[in-house]
Amino acid sequence: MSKVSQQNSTPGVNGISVIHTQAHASGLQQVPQLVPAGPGGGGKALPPSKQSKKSLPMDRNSDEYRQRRERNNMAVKKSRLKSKQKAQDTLQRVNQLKEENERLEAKIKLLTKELSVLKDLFLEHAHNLADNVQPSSTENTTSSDNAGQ
Amino acid sequence: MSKVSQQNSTPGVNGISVIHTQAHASGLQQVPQLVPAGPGGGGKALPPSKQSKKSLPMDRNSDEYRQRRERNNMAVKKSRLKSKQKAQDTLQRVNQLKEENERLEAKIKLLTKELSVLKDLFLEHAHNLADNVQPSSTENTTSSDNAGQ
DNA sequence: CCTGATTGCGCAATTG
DNA sequence: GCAATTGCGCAATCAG
Repeated sequence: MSKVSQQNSTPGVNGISVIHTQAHASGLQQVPQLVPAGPGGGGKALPPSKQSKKSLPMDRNSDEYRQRRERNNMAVKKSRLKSKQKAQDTLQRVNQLKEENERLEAKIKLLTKELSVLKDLFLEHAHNLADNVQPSSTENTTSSDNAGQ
Repeated sequence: MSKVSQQNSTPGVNGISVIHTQAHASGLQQVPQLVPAGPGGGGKALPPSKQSKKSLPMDRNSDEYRQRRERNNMAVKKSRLKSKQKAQDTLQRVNQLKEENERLEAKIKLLTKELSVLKDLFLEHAHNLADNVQPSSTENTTSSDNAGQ
């Protein structure tokens, strides 16, 4: 809950360049290895004519580098925020759905009860008919039963 | 989409390349850096309890340090895995709930229809009664109407 | 006090 | 080329 870590170094103008090596893949990371100033001498020995930009680790003092890093850091923060929010939304959605589920179940319960009552009425009626009328022809023995599920 | 990276060594018998040497003492860390007064310069020979381990940058070369780091890294990985899994579960839960919701809605639809049919039957019956019998005794003119929601 | 679990953060490699 | 993602390590802090 703090933010006092960060090995964010001031883009200081120390005359040392940092070698990156492929330590990254090995597990080691932001542990810059000091290296005597480049062959040129100054911190910035790279002339406009970029040498193989691809193969070199890109010195960390470079403005370019720092800028890219900062941009990426912002992007990362943004992305993570978004991600977190999404997760939260999803969680909320779960609750929402659960609520609605309960609502629906309650409604089902109600409907089922109503249905049951009506059916009972039907039965009652049928009995009345059976009692008051001689068993003649049209005898429906309540066969309007269908169970779902 | 996401994968195919990481040539991380085997978790367990890893081979953390030893790039982290003593050279890392650049000004990159905001940490207080090395102890100003080591036990060497006539300092106290560590009394009962070591000097406050706190506030000290803790030698990065220390075995203790590396060990702690590695343990923490494992813990972190574990924690993140767990977190990710939980998120996934939540997502799954959403789908599950959505499905159930649909199921319930369908059931409601069915029940509602059934109810409607029964009510219609009642009405029909009532009409029959009204037509064949003089409005005398028990004559309910359909008053069992209740709408939910 | 120590240890594992979490969390915020930066780095670098990928991805889109 | 650049922003978004993603895996990872570090350090601070929490929790047991």
